[in-house]
Amino acid sequence: MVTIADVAAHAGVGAGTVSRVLNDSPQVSESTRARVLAAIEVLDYRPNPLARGLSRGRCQTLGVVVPFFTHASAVERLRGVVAALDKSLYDLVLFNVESPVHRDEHFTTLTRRDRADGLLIMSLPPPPASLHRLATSGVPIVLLDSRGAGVPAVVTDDVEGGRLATRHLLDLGHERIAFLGDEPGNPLGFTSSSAREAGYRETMESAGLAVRPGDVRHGPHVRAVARDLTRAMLAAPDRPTAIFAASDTQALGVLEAARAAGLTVPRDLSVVGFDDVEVSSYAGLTTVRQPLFESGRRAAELLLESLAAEEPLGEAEYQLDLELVVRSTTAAPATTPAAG
Amino acid sequence: MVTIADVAAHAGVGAGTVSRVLNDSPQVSESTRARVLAAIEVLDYRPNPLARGLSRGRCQTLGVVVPFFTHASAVERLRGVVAALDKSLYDLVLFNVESPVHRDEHFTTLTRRDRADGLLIMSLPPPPASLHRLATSGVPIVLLDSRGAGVPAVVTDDVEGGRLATRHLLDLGHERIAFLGDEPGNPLGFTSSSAREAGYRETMESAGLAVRPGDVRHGPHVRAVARDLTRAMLAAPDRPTAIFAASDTQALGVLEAARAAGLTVPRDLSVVGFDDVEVSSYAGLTTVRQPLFESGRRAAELLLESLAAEEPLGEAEYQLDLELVVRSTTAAPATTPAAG
DNA sequence: TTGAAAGCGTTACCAC
DNA sequence: GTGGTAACGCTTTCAA
Repeated sequence: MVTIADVAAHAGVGAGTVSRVLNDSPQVSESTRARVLAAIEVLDYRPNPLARGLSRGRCQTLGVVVPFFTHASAVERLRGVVAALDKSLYDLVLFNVESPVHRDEHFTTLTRRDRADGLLIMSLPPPPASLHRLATSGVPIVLLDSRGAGVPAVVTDDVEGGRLATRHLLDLGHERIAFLGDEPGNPLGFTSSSAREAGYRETMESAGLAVRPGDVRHGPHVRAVARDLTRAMLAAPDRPTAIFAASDTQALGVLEAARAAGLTVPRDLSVVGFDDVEVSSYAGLTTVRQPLFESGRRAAELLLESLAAEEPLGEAEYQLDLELVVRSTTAAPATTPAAG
Repeated sequence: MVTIADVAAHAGVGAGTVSRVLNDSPQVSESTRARVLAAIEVLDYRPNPLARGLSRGRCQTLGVVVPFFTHASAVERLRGVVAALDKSLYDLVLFNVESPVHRDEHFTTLTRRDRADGLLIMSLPPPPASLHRLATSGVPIVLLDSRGAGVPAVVTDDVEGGRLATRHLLDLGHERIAFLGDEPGNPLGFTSSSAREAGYRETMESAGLAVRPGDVRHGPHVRAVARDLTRAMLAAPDRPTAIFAASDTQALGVLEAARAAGLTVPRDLSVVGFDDVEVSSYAGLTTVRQPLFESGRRAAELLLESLAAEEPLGEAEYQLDLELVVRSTTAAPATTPAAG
């Protein structure tokens, strides 16, 4: 393994000078710089990142904490992060989170500059204790798709998204609109589903429509679960004419159940999802599009900026635009509801 | 930042002893061990991984080189890798590859123990020069979904998969079976598509069926491209009665084109894909299932084993089983072909 | 503009 | 069993 000392010897200079060349310090004469570069070339020298990191107190690594398995949308966001980091000099370390223990473990261990120079936390609202530790750790943090006091965040206006979806169905003439989303007390504390539900409830209320208890269902974020929950809803004698699902994954489960129940979408049932993941365009799903890839990129860029500026970002909040994408799973209700 | 020296001072022992406790060396008395552990607890000490890595010559990190953007299947494989590494003590560094330059850069830079203790390379056949460098670098490597002389690999029998798909269509009575796959000269050298094509051609030949030139189409691995290529095929007056696509992504493009052309699947056209990614079950796609998640896990476990054994794996090849999953996009051809 | 040398926080070897 | 002390390979200050 060729070290900086080898290069120094080969070039006939001191190790310090080689280091200066490596970190292109201006205070090196052109001639020595050339000599050093030549030696580096000849010896095929590459600096040891560990040694460099130990010496400088940082490790050229960005940690990305992500519930990699739970949400389909996380992958698309991660792609955006990867894209942004591609051109940077930082390596990306992936920390998967499936349980709160998992999460807190990462949060504690990662708040040190020798672990990661910056942290990007996806969809996970840090619990207060972790948040304090994170905020005061000196390691720049960006929250993506969650919020925390004192920490910058790239967020989606999920409440507004819920309104958008619901209003769309109302505009089509629906009055019995159901909602299907995550369990409110999901272990990792994902909040997007309940925010979307809030937008839904609010919009229903302003339209003077009551939400029947049986028209709101919750379950783990899995297609099969959404399918089963929907089956129950559709089995009732007077079923809703439209369902707003808190995510595309769940909306696909809804569609599956509708198909299984012999219903034609959108004639017998309208369905709206949320996210616009890749499958959705194929499935012809009407959905609230949020720029997943872009949000990942934006968050990563934010982190890079704060790293470059060597100063923490404030509590700034960056919000990306939502857009209703109308495809072929929504239409006016075929029959006027019994209440009419 | 609390260091090993602080712990040593607090416990009234030498730094070496603390280190021994950390790496649970047997040669520490129970009493001192307890004292040291207490000090660690009180001071909330965590070893600096950089320093540890520098000293020991490895960094507790595994590099995963993956064409993250190009193939949907890569994500599912990556999930398997993440799952396997979750319980290990290794961090996962993600290296995205989109171009050959990208790829070679990673291959050169990652063949050092101070970068990664092991390397998992997904779907990328290393060029000979890189391969030599990799094989002799001393860094354990596992290839996933590609092969290389002297390097262990977890692979899929793509040729057999191609046979499976084609035979299924033949068994249903099809004779005009088309193939749609990646460009043979794709820049990163993915080989799965052409292997699947080989299985297809071989099976057609043994069945005594000629493959018409226009019945084999190639293009970049993108759904929209597959759709357009299919449109061209279906526009011809005597079109094939079945299409075998080299991946589910491409098969979805085929389905889209069929729908756009007003054809009913499987009545007017049978479609078989490859991979069985998550979407496929939703789309009801008949496909050749390969255990993507499982392959990722297997490859990662292999790497961990070789790391634990501190000896390089041989050129062993690990092959996972394929399985034809018949869903609703294949059926007997409606009309007997013109040749009949 | 440059070299020498002192860290950075561990581990591992060598005495005791 | 345990403490002292070289490494590990780099950056950075201090002198010159």
